[in-house]
Amino acid sequence: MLRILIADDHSVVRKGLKLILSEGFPGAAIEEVVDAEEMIKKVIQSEWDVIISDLSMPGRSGLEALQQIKQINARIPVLILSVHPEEQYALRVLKAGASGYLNKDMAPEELVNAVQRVMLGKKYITASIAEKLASVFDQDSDKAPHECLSDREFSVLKLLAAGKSVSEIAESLFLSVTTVSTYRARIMTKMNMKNNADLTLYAVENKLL
Amino acid sequence: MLRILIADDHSVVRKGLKLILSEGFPGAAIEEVVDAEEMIKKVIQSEWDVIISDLSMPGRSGLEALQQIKQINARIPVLILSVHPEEQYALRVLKAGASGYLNKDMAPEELVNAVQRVMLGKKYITASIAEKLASVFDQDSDKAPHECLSDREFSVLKLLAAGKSVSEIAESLFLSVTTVSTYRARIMTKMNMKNNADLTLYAVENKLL
DNA sequence: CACACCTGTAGTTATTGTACTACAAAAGTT
DNA sequence: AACTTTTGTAGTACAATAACTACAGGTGTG
Repeated sequence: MLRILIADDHSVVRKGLKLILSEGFPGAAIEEVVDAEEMIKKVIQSEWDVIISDLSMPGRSGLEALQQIKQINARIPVLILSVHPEEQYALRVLKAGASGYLNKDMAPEELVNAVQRVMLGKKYITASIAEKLASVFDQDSDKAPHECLSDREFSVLKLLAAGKSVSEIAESLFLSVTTVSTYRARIMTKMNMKNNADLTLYAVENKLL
Repeated sequence: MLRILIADDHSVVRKGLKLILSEGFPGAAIEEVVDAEEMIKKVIQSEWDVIISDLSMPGRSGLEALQQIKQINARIPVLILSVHPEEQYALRVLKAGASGYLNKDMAPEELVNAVQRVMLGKKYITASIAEKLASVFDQDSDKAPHECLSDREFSVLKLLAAGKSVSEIAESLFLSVTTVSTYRARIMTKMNMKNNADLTLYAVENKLL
């Protein structure tokens, strides 16, 4: 019999998932937990065919929890659910050992589909993530994103993240505005980011500020 | 017969709500819509006893939609649902005419309870919101910088902090670029900040993202 | 009631930033 | 040594944004 574990701190989401899954997999044993702690406990206690977990939960983050689960039993497929658009997290999550990454606004059938796939030991990957993945190969991705920046690029990164404008940076580094702009463009491609806010967020997370 | 309208762009959430409500109100007619546009349409087309709406939906925001609904029929009670902790939004939402504000991680019974209350024409207010409300009378001295922003300014703040460009914001809110730029300027003066990175930092610290 | 201030909206103009391109020097590879 | 990639640098042309200004409708207050 199919055993599915749902982890999400929002009861509404849990109910919704349960409904969708019980329709897609009649007779499955579905259990819910509300945080990462409990999820880990359940994983230790019993066997599961698939785990569906929110990314952002109170306490330990879903990412950490995922890594722990993989240490306990690397064979359990874990589907990560998130409210965030795929771009930022998908790669990180997959690298941490998830079998798939789904946005919460997917269609119900897509969830059922994803669960079926990952239970076969396959990965569930959307088109937009696949694209991201492809780009991983042509870059050195096993080090922190900012470590593949050149010195100049790195210093520009910090200044941009701190809110300096391109022209302010140009002035303080005695460079042409366009040069700084070029560094910025290279930073963006290398780090796979779109705008300065991404850089700021990144800098905060990685304590570069 | 009880007629309930659910508006949320996440299908999982809709399913969850529907399940909870149909258990709490057997025999109720529950309909779902996925965005503000449709919600407005439904409100014009037919009569509802209560509307449960997400705050953040694609296109028009839940707040605007709420105001429109109130214009069409001020007597329909609207319960606003959000993933954000109450503090940030509750006041704003209540001022815009909502009958209650619920976080998505509430207990199912709480939802049923809230629906019952608002259908009686009462407001549904949690303890923590009540506290906020009370403190409004006290003094407006210790309010967070962002609380003196207008609704429009606030939504622009969030988008800017999330890295959206002025023109993207203009497009998504159906405003002129210059208008958004004006809001940005006002945000900067009101909050005493210099650039978008400051906003991002602020948003991260205050968990607005 | 009048007058001030806040909010939502936008145009014009001046400033700033971006894309694309380029190229030489350094570093790394075969 | 020859070749490829990365790095540091910048110009030109075009795109986006900020500053300043304006104004109508709403809210508040003496």
